[in-house]
Amino acid sequence: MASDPKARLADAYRTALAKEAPEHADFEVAFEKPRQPEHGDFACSIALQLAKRLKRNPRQLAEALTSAALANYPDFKQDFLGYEIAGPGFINFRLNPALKLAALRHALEPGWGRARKEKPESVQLEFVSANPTGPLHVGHGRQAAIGDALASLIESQGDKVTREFYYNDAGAQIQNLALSVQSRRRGLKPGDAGWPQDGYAGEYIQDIADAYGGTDDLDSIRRFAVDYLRKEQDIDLREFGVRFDVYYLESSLYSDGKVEEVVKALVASGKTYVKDGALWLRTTEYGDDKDRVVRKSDGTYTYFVPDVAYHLTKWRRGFRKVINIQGTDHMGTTARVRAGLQALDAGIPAGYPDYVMHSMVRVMRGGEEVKISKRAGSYVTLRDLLDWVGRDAVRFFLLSRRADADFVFDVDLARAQTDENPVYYVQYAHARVCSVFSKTDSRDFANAQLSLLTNERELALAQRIGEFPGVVAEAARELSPHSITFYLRSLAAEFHSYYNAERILVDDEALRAARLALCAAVRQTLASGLSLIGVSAPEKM
RNA sequence: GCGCCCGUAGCUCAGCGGAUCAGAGUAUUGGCCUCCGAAGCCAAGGGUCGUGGGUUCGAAUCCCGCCGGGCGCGCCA
Repeated sequence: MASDPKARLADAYRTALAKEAPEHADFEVAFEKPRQPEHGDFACSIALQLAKRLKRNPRQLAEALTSAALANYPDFKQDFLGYEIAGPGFINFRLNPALKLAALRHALEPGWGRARKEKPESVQLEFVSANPTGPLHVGHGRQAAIGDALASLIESQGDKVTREFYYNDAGAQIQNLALSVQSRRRGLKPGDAGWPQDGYAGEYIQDIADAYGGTDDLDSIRRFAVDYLRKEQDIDLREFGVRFDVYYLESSLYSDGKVEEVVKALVASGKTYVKDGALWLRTTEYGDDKDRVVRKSDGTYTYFVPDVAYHLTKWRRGFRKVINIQGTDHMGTTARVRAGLQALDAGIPAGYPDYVMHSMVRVMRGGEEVKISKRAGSYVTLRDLLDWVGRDAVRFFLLSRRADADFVFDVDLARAQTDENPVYYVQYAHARVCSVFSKTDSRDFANAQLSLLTNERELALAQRIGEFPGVVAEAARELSPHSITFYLRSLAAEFHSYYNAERILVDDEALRAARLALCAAVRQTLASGLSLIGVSAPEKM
């Protein structure tokens, strides 16, 4: 039996549908929450949707389906006050208030908002994956925030997540890094005669040059610089509260022969050809825009090959669900990687891996767009953001928009500690509810009579709390962590509103206990939600 | 030019497997602290959901055209 009344209702309708209209048995029975309370707690428009196909009057169909459904739902009278057919054929349901309150008990149990799975899936999540050629930029920050929240969300649904960071530590850009540091050591500056063509101009190159104590040997400089920058990125990520389970080095794909192996497999597949001295793969056969070069005419491989090799290791390591989080500037790679994996003929499905693409972040400060930072040169760093507004605000802000929406980060708004800042709004709600508990001894609200909670705000709050597990589940399923921040804001709003309207610590002991139970549920839900997105839940501010 | 994404209140954005979907925050204006935290609450004003068609009993939501913006279209990574 489904766990909540909405799902039980949906089940009942599905069963009814199978009898009444078998040809539409697989119809998705959805319930919405009406904006206007007088329309009840759930509304269903199935009759309107099916009326035409069945050539029946929507209101009559609603009535017929509903009576058939309720015949499959013996506990309906316990769960609901009743239903009504409204307007052109909506079916509105009114929940039994006691049921809304029951959610509060669940909210006080361990694991609130989490789901269990019989067979947990192993999910691999790759994000940030910054080249070790400079400090992390704000886009990496967005990825880190999204990826980490997504990992928490997926774990909350009972699956296992491996958080992985892929370092492109081989190839031309690393060579540029080494040359840039070497040039700085020799006293050259960007733009000087002899400065490398695609050298890195940021001031951090000078820092590395100053810190380096070895010889002028380029290999040695390269190793030092990569190591230096990886450490620096690690420090930023640690401060951001993001950790990884696996750091995968591109260079290892070369040293252990995986790149060679992939090239051989591609050639063996018969999908390659030689043109202009280069080896090409017919990725167009797998939906790519144009064929891709595998081996350049100079004998070296394009980055496409290690990319495919890397994703092959994900498959071989047993990950059947793989999600890559990338900026839209890597849009082109998705079709290519998928096509490459297809060409291997290794039984990898066509849509593998999944991608979450996020668009760019612009940073506004003092009414102007900030485009550069001293240290990195041409871009604003994650470190800049952390220094300006702190971890919680950076996390919350970067998660307050859909991933594929352009995002303007308003530094001044995030810095505001006094009023208009949404991060503090939610955190303040948590601190406020905590403060109630610091002012009372009556902590024994476990046996509180929840039925004493009868006013509208209390029922609304209880219902909002009850929605939490569903919100979390959907955010995990849709890969949309931003919906957690929106949920938290509405929950905080409802709590603030309640707090201003009613006194929690009333003289009546029974009522006080009931209200404390409600507050405890609010506290738990706020804390759980904030924890999912990696934002702290302070008890005092 | 081609592909993907995006145009919703002054600003930043939710909603987009159609209906009960014109929303939030912020900004503006006016109220609320002898009483659990005013980092809060209550209220008002503010939008032809880029635009033109189409499908539908019904479209911000689905389809097509157009306009505007982003990203990508290397033997770079």
